[in-house]
Amino acid sequence: MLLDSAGEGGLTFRALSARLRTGAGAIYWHVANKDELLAAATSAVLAGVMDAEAPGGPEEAVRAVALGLFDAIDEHPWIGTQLSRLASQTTTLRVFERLGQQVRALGVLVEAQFDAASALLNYILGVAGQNAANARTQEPGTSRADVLGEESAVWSSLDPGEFPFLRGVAAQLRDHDDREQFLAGVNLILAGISRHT
Amino acid sequence: MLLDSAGEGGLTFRALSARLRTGAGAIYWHVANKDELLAAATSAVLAGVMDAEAPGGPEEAVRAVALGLFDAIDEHPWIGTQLSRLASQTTTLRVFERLGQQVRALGVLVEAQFDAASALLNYILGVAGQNAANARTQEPGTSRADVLGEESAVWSSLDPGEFPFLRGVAAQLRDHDDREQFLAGVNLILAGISRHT
DNA sequence: ACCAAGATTGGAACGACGTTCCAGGCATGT
DNA sequence: ACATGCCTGGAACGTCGTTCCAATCTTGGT
Repeated sequence: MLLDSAGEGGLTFRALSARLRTGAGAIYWHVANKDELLAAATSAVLAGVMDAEAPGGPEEAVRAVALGLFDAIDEHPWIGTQLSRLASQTTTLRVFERLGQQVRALGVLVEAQFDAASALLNYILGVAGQNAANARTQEPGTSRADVLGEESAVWSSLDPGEFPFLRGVAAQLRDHDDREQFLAGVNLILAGISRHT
Repeated sequence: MLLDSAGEGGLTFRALSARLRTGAGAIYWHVANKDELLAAATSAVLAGVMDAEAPGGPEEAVRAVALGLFDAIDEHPWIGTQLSRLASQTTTLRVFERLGQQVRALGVLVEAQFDAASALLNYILGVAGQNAANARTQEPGTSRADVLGEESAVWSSLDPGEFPFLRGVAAQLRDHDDREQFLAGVNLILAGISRHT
C-alpha cells in the first residue's frame, strides 16, 4: 500500500493520482475527502484483525484483540494516528464493542463495565498514538534498536537530581521489547479489572 | 491564548502575525518552526501542572498528576494532540519522570517499575488524544452534554446482534462524567500495579 | 555625536497541500 | 444514431508552512 511505502504524510492526493495514473477528480468521485479515504483504509486493514476468533477465555481474548491491534499498528503506523483522530469512527466502535464484550464475559460488575472497557481502549489508543509518533519521527533508514539506543543515551545524560527515575530505567529502555511492554500494560489493567468482579 | 480561542487548527502563522501585528519573518526569528512553537506553548501551559506538590501518598500523587494533566488538556484540547505527537519531548519526559517516581514510591518491584509507569503514561496520553479528537470534531456552539446525547443515540441505534455491549452502556455514556471515568481508569491501573509490590 | 555591525522586523514570494470545477470520454438504453 | 447518465483527467483556487530579503531598529566603539 502507498500509505506504508511513503508514510502517512506521503499519502497526498497528488501521489495517489500519480500512482493510480489518474486525476484528482477521479478520486473525489469515490470518496468525499481525505478523512474518509483514511477511514476506509483503516477499516480495510483492521477488518482482518477484528474477525479473528479468540481461543481461550475472556482475558486471553482481550490480550488477543490488543495484540492484534498492536501488530497491525506496528506494521502500518499511520493507523495509530487515524485511530486517535475520530473517536466515533466505526472502526473504533468495533474495537470498543469487542473489548466490552470480553469485559462483560470476565464477570465485571455491570456498573464498572463501561469504565473498564474505556480504560482498555484508551490505553490501546495511547500506545497506538505513541507508535505512530515514533514512526513519524525516525527517518526511514534507522532500526528500532538504533532509536532506542539513542533515546536511552538521552535518558542517561539527564540531570540526576531532576530525573532519577528515567536515568534508572534508561538501560531497560534500550533492551525492552515494545510489544512485551504493551502486553504488560494490558495485563496491569486486567489485573485491576479483576478486582471489580 | 490564541490557541484556545481559535482551536488548534486556528493557530496559523498568518493568524499569529495578524494578532501580534507583525510579519511571518519576525516569528521565525524566535522559533525554528511550528512544531517548536507548539512545543513551547505546551511546555508553558503544563509548567504549572507539574510543579504542584502532591499532598497524600504516592497513589494520591499519581492521581494528582493525572488529574492535573486531564484538567489542563480539558481546558486546552490542542495539548492532547501535541503530547501524542513527539514522544521524547521534554514535557512528556517530565510527566514520565513524575509518574515513575511515584511508582517507585509505591514499592513496585524494580523490574516492573518501567512497565507500570509506561502503562500510566500511555493511558493518560490515550485519553488526551481522545479529548483532543472530541474537541476537534464538535463545532464551537455545542455543549459536552449535547455531544454525549448524540453519541448515545448513535450507540442505541446500533445493530443489537453486532453491538450488544455498546447498546447496553449507551445510557451510561449519556450521563457519565469524562473526568470521573478518566480517574476510574487510573485507579484500575493503580489497582493492577499494587499486585506487583 | 557619529556610524559601522549586528539584531530584528514586515511582507512578498514559493512550493505543496486539499479541494473544486468542468469539459470531455465512455458506456448503456432507446 | 443519439441522448443520458456515470466516471475521468487536469487545470485552477485558496490556504498553509516556510524562505528570503530589503528596511529598520539597537548597540557599542571612537
